Amino acid sequence: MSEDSPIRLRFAPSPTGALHIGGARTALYNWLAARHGGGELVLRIEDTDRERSTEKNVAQILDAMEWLGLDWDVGPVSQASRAGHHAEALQRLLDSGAAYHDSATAKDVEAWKAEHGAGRGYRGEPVEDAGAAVRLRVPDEGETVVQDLIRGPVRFPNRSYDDFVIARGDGSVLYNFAVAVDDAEMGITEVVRGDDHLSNTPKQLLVLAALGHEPPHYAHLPLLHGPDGKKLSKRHGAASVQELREAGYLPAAVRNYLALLGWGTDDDTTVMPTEELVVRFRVEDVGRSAAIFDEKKLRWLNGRFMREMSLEDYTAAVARHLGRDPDERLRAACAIAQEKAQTLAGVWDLIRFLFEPPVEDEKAWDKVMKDGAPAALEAAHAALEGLSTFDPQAVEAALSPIPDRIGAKPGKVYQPIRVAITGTSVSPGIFESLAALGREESLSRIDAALARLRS
RNA sequence: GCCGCGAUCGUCUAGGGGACUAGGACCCCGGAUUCUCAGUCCGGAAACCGGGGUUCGAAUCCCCGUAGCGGUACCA
Repeated sequence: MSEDSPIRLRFAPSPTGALHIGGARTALYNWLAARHGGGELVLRIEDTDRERSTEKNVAQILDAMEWLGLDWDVGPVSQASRAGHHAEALQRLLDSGAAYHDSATAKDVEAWKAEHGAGRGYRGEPVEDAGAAVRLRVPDEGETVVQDLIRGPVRFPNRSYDDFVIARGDGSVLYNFAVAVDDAEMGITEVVRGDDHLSNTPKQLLVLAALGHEPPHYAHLPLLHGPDGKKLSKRHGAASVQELREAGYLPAAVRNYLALLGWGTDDDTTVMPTEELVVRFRVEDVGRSAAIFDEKKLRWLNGRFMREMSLEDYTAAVARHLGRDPDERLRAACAIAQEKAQTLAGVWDLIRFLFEPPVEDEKAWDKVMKDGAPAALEAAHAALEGLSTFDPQAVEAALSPIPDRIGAKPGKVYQPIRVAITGTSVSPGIFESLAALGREESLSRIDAALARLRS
């Protein structure tokens, strides 16, 4: 990718304002390419569709982009602000005869094809009616070739394309015309976008040629699918960046995972900080086949990133996610949970017992609170009661002789304690958990469990 | 229908004519971690879509087929 290449990024705001994962990956690839080549990023929010492109939707998408850590230098560019340029380009095409007014309806086109054969693109007859839609003349012979950075040359026979509509009867222009004009006039040299645009590219090339402009370089990314092989959508769980954020994923992990969806390193490196992604990523190395979004791998990757954070950063991230203050208490809780949690949201499951009463998990209780439990809890209570210092070492020293003494396996002693103080059968290390909870609260929860066992 | 795109373990991928007995990662399974596991470590199972070519030799190049995906709007 050449120096200082403006790389175009377009977004059609979804009706819900969600930044979809496929769009996020496209944005990331653009961003990485721009960073790598020292280029400029042009973010453009499509807004010819007024119903979908509310200010709120646009703001939500920009917010998600910011969370993901993708900054842009220019944008968003509104369609309305370009209307004058579009009208001017349209008039030039009309004047030169490259485009013409045609009043044919969809039914007329269908009838024309029934007559001329399905493989032939529609060719209309110019009419003297300024209120009719405008179509671009497409040659009958030859082919239009898309030089794609990822796929090489892709050839499309001109004959199979309709004289497509570039402006409606009311004069407003259509997407394939608008973007071609904008790419040319705004100096866009690199267009990195989804595969679903590949078949539309010849239309844009035709517009560019009719206008006498050089086309930009194109790279069409493979699409992203859900686990069922269909286009990724809300049905597949987290389908938007906003949902990923709520689920407690780290931006750096999401960037790493998304980068790997369609691209891989030749030395099998999987876990990469963003800086490494920037130097290693090349658009031309992107794969050619569709990928399926698999949240399980993202979870694993996220856990890796979480474990590598400093306790300060970790606590800050958890605090932000939970909407709590990053105080000493939270910091201590994070210290014992960091090696286990895979998501920010998962941290809470491990530490909530430090902030709230034990959760009620009947399955865990029934599984653990059996025959030997009362004896174990009583012994633990007695051992803990006399402790003057209550740190993990002291707690361990006090508890570790118990299994031998009462003739039970270690698990039969520790699991009842775990369930007594947390309510669940999974938690951070038992000694650390007790120490973090403190002596009084630990003792009173053990008492409460004992009382319940006896009733 | 027409035009186009790709096809390697369940998933993400490495692979560019011999280094392939096809490598890595997730998931899954087994073991370990004289406390849990959703953490960590070790081990295991698991793939070249099918058929023809080209070649001494094909996962790799070519053709056909197959199922899949995308486009085909006075949508973006």
